[in-house]
Amino acid sequence: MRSQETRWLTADEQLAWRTFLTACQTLFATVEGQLLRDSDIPHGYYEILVRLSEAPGRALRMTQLAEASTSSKSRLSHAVARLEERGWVKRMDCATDRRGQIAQLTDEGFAALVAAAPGHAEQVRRSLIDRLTPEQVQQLREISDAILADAEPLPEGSEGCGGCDTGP
Amino acid sequence: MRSQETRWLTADEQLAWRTFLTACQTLFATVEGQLLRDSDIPHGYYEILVRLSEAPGRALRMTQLAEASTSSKSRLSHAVARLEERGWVKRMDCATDRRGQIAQLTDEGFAALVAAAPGHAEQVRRSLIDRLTPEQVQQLREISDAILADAEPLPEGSEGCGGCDTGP
DNA sequence: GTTAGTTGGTTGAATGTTCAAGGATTATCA
DNA sequence: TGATAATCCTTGAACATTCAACCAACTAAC
Repeated sequence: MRSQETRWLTADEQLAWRTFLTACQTLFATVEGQLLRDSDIPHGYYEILVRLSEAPGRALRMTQLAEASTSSKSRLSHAVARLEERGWVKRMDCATDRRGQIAQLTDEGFAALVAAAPGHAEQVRRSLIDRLTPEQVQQLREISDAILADAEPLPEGSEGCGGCDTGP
Repeated sequence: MRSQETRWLTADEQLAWRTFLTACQTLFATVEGQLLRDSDIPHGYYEILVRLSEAPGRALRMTQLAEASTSSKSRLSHAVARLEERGWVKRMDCATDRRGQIAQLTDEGFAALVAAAPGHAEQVRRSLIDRLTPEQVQQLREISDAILADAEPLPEGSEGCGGCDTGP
């Protein structure tokens, strides 16, 4: 669309981008696979549980939870519905805003998280942390910060996934 | 499952992991969004087109294409079916192995890729490359290499997504 | 050449995400 | 007050991915 000449990536940049892409796909597939296989929890759902577990009263407004778990409202709404079916989360009306809904982690949900966390932490270690030097871990954080620095506001609902680790 | 004590992540490691996760979600959502909005091509499909465009004769066996695009066979099979409906890819029988299928990029498919590539490259630049120093680009490649170094073999079909950039 | 095992690829059902739309409530402001 | 806009959240349909099962063709062993 822009009439400017395209700023193609250099060979180095392209190699970095492609390698990064492949690494991410492999890493996230492995992490998701472990969680699914050992605990039957999709990674995105796991992150919802973690965010709730860290919130005061283990409860959050849907919008806050969506933001915390890097999820669109729509996605969160569906996801919480599934988690509610499992008995891991329950929805409550908000006292101060009649539009609002509050998602709260149940004891069963917390127990599921506690059960899943060790295996997940171990997997993150094996697939990522243990493969990097401490310097690289630090570099990765700085690179991630740079990517996030005033990132373009996503149109509306956004992307999806989630994750974290040492859980409780 | 393992009786060992869990090797939890340290605070630094956890911060790095979470930030990394959020950065990836944001980055990939942005890249995917641009491609979808401007060219109506999911990123995974875009990568299939790129890999084919780079192959001799713009054609690859399904299995090779799956590996090249970090996709499971099942996913690729479905994806190629969709791309075939668009007239961007066609399937052909393999001469040397009657089980085999060869996916070949059509002229229309190549044209679609050529049309989409500049906007995609620009987006990768804006969302990632331009935010990093040249040193960080190099660091990111090294970190990615470390993640990929004899990564655990994924059970069978694997994960999914794809990506690349300067296209043709 | 027949059997057993592996590889190549597809299919359909189940699951998760996205997209567009919409209903309800609250905020803004004339 | 009353109108308009913005926010909160949900819903259903469309789409993509996964999973398990499957068939066909090749390979290896006897």
